[in-house]
Amino acid sequence: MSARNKPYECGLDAAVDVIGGKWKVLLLWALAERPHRFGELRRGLPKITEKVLTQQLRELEADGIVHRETFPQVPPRVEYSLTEAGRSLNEALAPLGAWGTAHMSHLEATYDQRHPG
Amino acid sequence: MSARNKPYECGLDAAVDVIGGKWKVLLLWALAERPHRFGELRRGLPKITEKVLTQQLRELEADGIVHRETFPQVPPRVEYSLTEAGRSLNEALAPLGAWGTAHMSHLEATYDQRHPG
DNA sequence: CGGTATCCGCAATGATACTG
DNA sequence: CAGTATCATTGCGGATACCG
Repeated sequence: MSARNKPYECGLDAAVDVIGGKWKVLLLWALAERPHRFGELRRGLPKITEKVLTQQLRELEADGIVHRETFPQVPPRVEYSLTEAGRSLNEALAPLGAWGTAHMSHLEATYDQRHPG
Repeated sequence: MSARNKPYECGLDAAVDVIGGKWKVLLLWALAERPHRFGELRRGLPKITEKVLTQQLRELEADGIVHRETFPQVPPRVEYSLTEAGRSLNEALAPLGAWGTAHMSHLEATYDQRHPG
């Protein structure tokens, strides 16, 4: 299924696709603070399942945002950290975070229109 | 997940939710250039359906990003433009767009992992 | 501990037809 | 021209069970 012509209209389109996953910005935020082990991340996002956490981390890894390092020991240990691209992405997201914070009260009020039910 | 007390963990979380719709950043991009009529937007995004375009515009309107103005004429005419919040959101998105542009070639290569099938 | 392997509900998206 | 209305699709995110 390659041969797809130009999936994105512009860089912004691509960037939103990368961080659009339900948990990705929260993972980015956690990993920006410091590297985390799998279990730490899972406990930090209490409502995420192991499958989904794995999926999101694997996608971020493929996108070059997250670095995954396994330590061959018993019990197994895996650490996730940000790559250089991940750190620069995080910086690029700072203004957006500030915008969201500034408009938070209104965005909470309109939450139900974006998530009916 | 319907209405909770605190739907968002942080401002970034909220902002991504607002622009996370499949077409929203493209609409923002078009409207930042100049106001557009409904049909102009539809022709600019050839693959969007009228129903989805209406939905996304209504959500952006509720979020205070987009201003909708109807002219009571025959044939009917409706113009969409950015509000002040919309313009500031657009500015906040600029670094993210630059990041996406800089990493575009890699993001195109990993497109299939985010969109299997 | 850090994952896979299945199964699945449901909201988001889409196609088509119709309307003021 | 600018939308609704209705029905179909699909794939994300989740629940649960099992593995090295």
